[in-house]
Amino acid sequence: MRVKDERKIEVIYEATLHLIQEVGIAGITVAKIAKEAKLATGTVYIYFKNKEELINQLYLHLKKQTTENLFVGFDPAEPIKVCMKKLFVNALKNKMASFKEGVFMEQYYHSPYISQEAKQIGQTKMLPIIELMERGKQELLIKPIENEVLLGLMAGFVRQLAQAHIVQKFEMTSERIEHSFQVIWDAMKA
Amino acid sequence: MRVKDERKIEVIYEATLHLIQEVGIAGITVAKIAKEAKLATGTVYIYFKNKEELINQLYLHLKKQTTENLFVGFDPAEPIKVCMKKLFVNALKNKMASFKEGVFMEQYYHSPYISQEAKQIGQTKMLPIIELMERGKQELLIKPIENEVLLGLMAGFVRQLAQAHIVQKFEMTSERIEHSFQVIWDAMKA
DNA sequence: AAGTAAAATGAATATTTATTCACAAATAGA
DNA sequence: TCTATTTGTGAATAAATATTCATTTTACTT
Repeated sequence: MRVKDERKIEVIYEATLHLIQEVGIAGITVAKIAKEAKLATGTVYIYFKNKEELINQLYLHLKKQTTENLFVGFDPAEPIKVCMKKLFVNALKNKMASFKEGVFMEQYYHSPYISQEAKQIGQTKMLPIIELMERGKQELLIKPIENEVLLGLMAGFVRQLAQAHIVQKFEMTSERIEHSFQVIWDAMKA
Repeated sequence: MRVKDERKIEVIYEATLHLIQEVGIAGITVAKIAKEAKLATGTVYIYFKNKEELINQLYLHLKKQTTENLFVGFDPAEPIKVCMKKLFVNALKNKMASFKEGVFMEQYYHSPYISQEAKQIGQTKMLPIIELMERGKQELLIKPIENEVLLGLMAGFVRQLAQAHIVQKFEMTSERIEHSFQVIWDAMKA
């Protein structure tokens, strides 16, 4: 008997993400995905029950991946500033490398596909960051302001820098990353 | 004869935005829009040639509106810090008050509806801000870093704060706005 | 108050898109 | 090499959605 080629799942994911970056969740059709993946329409249905499941599986797959990546090399025992820098640089690099994924995840959040559970998953991954910020405030190294504000500062900055990098081809040299961290650190330091 | 009720256009826009916040551009149908607006499906076609035109008109309408709002009370003759604060507070208040609109505009950018022209419009409205930042750097009040970085800092922060406000019900008191500006000013000041 | 022209309606139709399915191609094991 | 079994194909069908249109309602004009 013939064996299922599991790499096709990756190919389908990649095709879907590529299309979504261009035309959004609103613009994709199963036929387009299949064409982009160089498969017949029907083949997609061998790997996924239907389009809805494909979208949901893709979301869960990415969520897992991106959360792991954020904390690569992160060691909460190190000084606050070092920890923050690690997180900032990781987040920025990941966001640039996975811009398509980000576009999809944002659109998914306001789409007919999202489930109530998926809406809640997002919060938990932030816990280690929250702890870090609390510690920073305790040590009087970080301004005594709400975590929402600090988190918004970081996340928003990273998002916009990645967007400038992708959309306006703003090259992100290591010097610029360095300067950007200096900026964000000045913002949060006490 | 009966006269066209131009306010219906507003009603249709509002219904569309409301739906998009929930289910995204991908989730809207003309039937749903009509129902939300308490109109018959066919009525939508009296005001708009088709769904595509409705979406595009809505985008242009919002683009015009939000650009105007950003500069309300803005006077480039005032000191840098005052100018920046004005822009920050305007941007934040607008983004909170028009969150639905923001969701739509972001999705529109990655959707099958966007035209090439619409992609470019976005840049021009930023000109007065760019000028302000250049002046700040000249006067040595603002860090000598790229405008993309400074702009990303502001825009990203505003976006995330507005998101926290809407999604997590983070109340945005005038004290918090004050603190938030202090944070962002510390980030950009030389 | 009657006439009329345009707006409003929503069921009917056209179009697009998702999903199925009969058949063809591939491959693991005998 | 042959066979059995599952994958892969893409045209056919089903389902969802956009759009039209015959009919009704409204409100302006005379």
